Amino acid sequence: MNYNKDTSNKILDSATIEFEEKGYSGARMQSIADRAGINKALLHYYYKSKDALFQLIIQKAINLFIPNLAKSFNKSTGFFTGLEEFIAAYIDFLIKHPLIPGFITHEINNNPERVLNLFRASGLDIEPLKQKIKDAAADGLIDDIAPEQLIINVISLSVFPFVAQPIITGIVLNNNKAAYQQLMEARKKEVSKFIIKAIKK
Amino acid sequence: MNYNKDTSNKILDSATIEFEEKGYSGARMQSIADRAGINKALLHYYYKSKDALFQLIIQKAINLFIPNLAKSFNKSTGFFTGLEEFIAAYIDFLIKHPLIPGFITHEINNNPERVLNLFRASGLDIEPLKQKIKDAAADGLIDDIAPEQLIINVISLSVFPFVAQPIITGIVLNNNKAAYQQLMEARKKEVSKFIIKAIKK
DNA sequence: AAAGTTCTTAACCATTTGGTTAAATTTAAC
DNA sequence: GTTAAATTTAACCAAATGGTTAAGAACTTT
Repeated sequence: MNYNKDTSNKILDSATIEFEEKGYSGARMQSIADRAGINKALLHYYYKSKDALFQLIIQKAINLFIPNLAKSFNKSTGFFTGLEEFIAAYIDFLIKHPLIPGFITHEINNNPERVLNLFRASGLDIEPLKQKIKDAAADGLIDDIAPEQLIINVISLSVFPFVAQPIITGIVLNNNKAAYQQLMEARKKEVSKFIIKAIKK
Repeated sequence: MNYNKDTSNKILDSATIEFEEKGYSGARMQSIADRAGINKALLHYYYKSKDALFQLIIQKAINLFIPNLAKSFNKSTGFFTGLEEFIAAYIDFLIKHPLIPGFITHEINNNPERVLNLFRASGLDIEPLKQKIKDAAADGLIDDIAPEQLIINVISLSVFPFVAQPIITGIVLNNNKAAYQQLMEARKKEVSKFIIKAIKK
C-alpha cells in the first residue's frame, strides 16, 4: 500500500468541505470522491471509512477553532490591547474558515462526549483567563462582571455572525455578499471597541 | 381518512425534537415513530413523507425564531427600555426552545433559498429597526454605529450561547448544567446592561 | 522495457432507510 | 352490540449508501 500525498490532501480538502457543509449524516462518500476528482474505490483505498475520515476532519476543525486564548492574553501587553489583538486575529481566522463553527456546534449535538473530549484533548484551559478577568476587575480596570459572561460575550460577538452568515446576507443585507465581507472585516475592530466600552471603568 | 388530534400533535412534537437534534439528514422516521410511541405505518398515515413533516416543522421553528423586532420597538417606551424588554423576552423564548437556532442555521446551509423564503414569508422587515437606531444616534442617545453591526451584536449575544450550549456547559462550566441555566437566566438582564453601556452616549 | 505503483472501471454486496400494503385488532361512537 | 374509526402487525419494496473486489490501464521509477 503506497500513497500519493497530493491525492491524499486533495481528498482531505474535499472531505472537509463536504463535512462542513453537510454534516456527518448529510455528507456522501461519492460526493467527496467527485469533489476530489477521483472515484470511490480510490477514496476507500486512502481512507478506510467515512467515520475514519470524519474523525480526522473534526479533530482538525476543533484544533483550529480553539483559539489559544491563554497565549493571546499572556503577552506582556495590557488587558485591553490583548483583547483587541485576540479578537482581530480570531475574526481573521473565521473569515478564512467560516463553516467551522456551525460544523462543530452541529456535530456536538450528536455525540457530545466525543466532541468534548477532542476539545479537552487540545489542552484548552480557561481558568487562567477567568483569573485575568477577575484581576482586571480587582485592579479597577473594568466593571465587575462574571468572567463566564464576559468570555461568552467575546466569543458570541466574534463567532455568531459566521454561524448566521446566510441569514445576515439574505435578510439584513438584501443578498449583498460583498457587504457581508465588508461587515466582517469591519468587525475586527468594531467588536473590541464595543466590548471595551461596555466593560471599561 | 380520519385523524386524532392528540396523535397528530404527539407526532409533531416528536418530529420537532428529532429534527432539531439531528437535522433533516440525521433524523429517522422510525425514531420519530418511537418517540411518539406509535409505529411507522401510522406515522405515514398522518404525514405522507419525511419532507412534508420537515417543512411543517422548520416553518414553525422560523416563525418562532423571528422575534417580532418591530413590535418590541414600536412600543411607546424609550429606546433603551425597548431594548431591555426585547432581549429579556427573546432570551426567555430561547430558554424554552434552545435547539431552534442551531437547527435553522444548520438547515439553511443545505437549502439557503428555501429557508430564506420562509424567513421572508414571515413578513420580517428590519428597515424600521435600522431607522430607529439611526434616529437614536441622531438624537444623541447612542454613539454612532452601523445599524447592521448593532443588530448583529444584539442577536449574537442573545442567540449564540444556545447554539454553543454543550461547549459552554462542558468546557467553561465543567459540566455543571445547573450553572448553565443560571447563567442564561442572568443573561436576560446582563446582555442589555452590557449593550447599553457599550452604546450609550 | 521491466517492474512497481497509482488510479480507474464496473460490477457487486449488505445494510439502512423512506415508504407501502393488507389484514387483524383495539378503541370509541351510536 | 354493532358500526365505524384509529392503531398495530408484519411482511414487503425500491432506492440510496457505505464499502468491497478484481482486473486492467496509466503513470513513474529504475
